[in-house]
Amino acid sequence: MTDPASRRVTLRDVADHANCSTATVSRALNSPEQVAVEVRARIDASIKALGYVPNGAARALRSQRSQIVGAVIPTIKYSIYARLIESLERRLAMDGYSLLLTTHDYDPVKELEQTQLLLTRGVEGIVLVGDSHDGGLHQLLAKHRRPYVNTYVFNPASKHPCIGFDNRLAAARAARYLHDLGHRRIAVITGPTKNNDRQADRLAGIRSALEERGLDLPSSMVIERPHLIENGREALEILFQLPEPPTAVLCGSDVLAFGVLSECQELGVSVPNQLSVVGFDDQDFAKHLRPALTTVGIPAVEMGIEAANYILRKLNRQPANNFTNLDVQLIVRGTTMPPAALSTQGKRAVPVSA
Amino acid sequence: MTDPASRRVTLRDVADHANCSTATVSRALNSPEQVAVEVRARIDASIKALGYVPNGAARALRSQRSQIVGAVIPTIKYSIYARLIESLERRLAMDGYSLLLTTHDYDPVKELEQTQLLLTRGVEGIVLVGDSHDGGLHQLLAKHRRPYVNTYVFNPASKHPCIGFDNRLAAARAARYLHDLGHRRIAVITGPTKNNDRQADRLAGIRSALEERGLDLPSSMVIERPHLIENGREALEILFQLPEPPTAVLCGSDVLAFGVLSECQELGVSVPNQLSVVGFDDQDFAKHLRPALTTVGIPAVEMGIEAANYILRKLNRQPANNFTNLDVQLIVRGTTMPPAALSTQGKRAVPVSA
DNA sequence: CTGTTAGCGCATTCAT
DNA sequence: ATGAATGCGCTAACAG
Repeated sequence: MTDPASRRVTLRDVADHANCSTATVSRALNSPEQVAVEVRARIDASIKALGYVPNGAARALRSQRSQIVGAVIPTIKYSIYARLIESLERRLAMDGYSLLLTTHDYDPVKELEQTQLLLTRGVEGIVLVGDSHDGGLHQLLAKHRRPYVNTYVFNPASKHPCIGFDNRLAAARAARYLHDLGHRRIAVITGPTKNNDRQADRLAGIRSALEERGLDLPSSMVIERPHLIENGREALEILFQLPEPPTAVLCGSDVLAFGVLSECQELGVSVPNQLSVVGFDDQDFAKHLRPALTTVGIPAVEMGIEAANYILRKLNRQPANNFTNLDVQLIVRGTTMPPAALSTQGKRAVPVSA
Repeated sequence: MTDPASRRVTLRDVADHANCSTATVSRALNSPEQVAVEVRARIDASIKALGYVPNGAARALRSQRSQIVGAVIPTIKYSIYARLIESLERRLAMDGYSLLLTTHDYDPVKELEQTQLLLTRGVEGIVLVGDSHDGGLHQLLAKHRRPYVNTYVFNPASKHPCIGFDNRLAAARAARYLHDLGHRRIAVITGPTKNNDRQADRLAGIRSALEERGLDLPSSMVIERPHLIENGREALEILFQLPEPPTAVLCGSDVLAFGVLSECQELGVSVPNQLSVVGFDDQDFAKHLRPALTTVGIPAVEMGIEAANYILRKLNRQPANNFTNLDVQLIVRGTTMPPAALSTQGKRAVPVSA
């Protein structure tokens, strides 16, 4: 059956076997309704008998459609982008598209190179993360006229299509919530802000929200570390060596918050009594930490689906919104409450929602 | 500079611009040493000036090399495979290869379809997870004569190359460890075993290890659930409604173990005093849970690197081991100790960590 | 509804 | 060291 010396089975072979032309086989594959049922049946049988698998390179070369979409993300390691990738891949697969995945480790030059590589590979569209990229990247995208979309950000003033949320507002809301609870010594543990507009925006959002309330955010209260649990721990340790430790801490990710909670247990710092903690992402584990983590829930799955939708619509020349703002939610759970000073002094009753 | 009405820049354009033939440009790209330095410089300049990006489809069609490797994994959601994918992608990128990623949700038919799709896309090699696949998959692989490798498993008796570890032995070691501590009522919370030889093997390994010690594993002590934290919680709840709850529980993944620990806190079950817990994977968070999770550390990163190495070596016709067994470690941390019965009866002094 | 024809862009002979 | 010519496998005009 399987001839070990045979070369690859081609459309030609199928055509010969089914006694028709290659064009007909091609049609049977791509627009079956244009082929007589009888012929189609013969072709299908031949395809099966020969074990024919189309050659995507030839198809892509001829039709200029590779059926591949590329994604360039910072990293898969932090699991932050896993949900995005998962939903993106699924949505694309529904329309017969495959996902070419590359990472750049927060290096804009690598991001540019990887994008160029994706274009070389013939991807029809590109999904990016963030709004700020190397200038060359935008040139490249413009030159190739391939649909692309930035995710994890929403900026209607941008020249580039995006699907995501306003990182400033989201983080600001969390900051205001802590302020409303009565916290005045609020610290921030942020992920790397260099080449990462999402983290930078969140930090900026916090800063401006606190300033609006007349609060300063001293540099001693801002710690920047990669998104690793141990870094959250380390950051908390540093904060608690301060002469005046914070009563609340806003984290740039749930991963960092995880580390904070972990270290609090280690140091005997009681959460939320002594310290309130807020995460960002609402990853799966957030609700299962003890106490359950108060955090900012982001639409990771939706971003993946909508990014895929956007690219697919563009590819099919259907209208598509260039700017999609998705909802973010402050999810109040067990790691936040009014600061000890307040409750002790009984200055004010502060309701804690569920 | 960028002509908006221009079609894609091709090799032809570069050749014209650099005043040479397309063959020479092609050589300058693929075997620069064969081209005179002077001409090469001219070509490089032209490439830059025109913003030329090679057409991968044409290149792949002509040379039969797509520079793409495919991976078919169960899912990205559980983050279990994130480290594998991350290291795989990085290693491939080092050699100029891109990664086409697809998922199959533990559905063998989908796995077959996805693999076929990858072949259509022209991947040069394929990385799979597990040793048991649909029969059609192996036929397909054989027919296309593309290098492929199973990961997460080690089975030298298999007909298929693999890079991984012996799931039976790894899980058996954990079971023996619990038995050695004195546990006799040991429960298992396993991930889905259907179409998942890794989980099935781990369960089998546990069962036989216990049988060797004269211990039975009743069905009431085995709970099978997808790898979600909440499922770990639910499973523990069920186990503790048993007339005789276990004194130790072996989990098929750290994620399930996470849920167990979480629920223990909820129910006031003291770990490890009342219950010992062992995970599987040693994910990042394992050491940061409180108590720190005793677990089986698997070589996720190495598997990715070695899988890439294997495929790359095969593609370059270099010798490569078809069977690679990587080390697994039982990492004893804070969630395991002898059962309460033993310590209560004062048979033995048991230290309680932290 | 089907066949004929002509390339898509590139890498690779074979010459020179 | 370089150029001319060929075809990888397929789809899309165009006829019929």
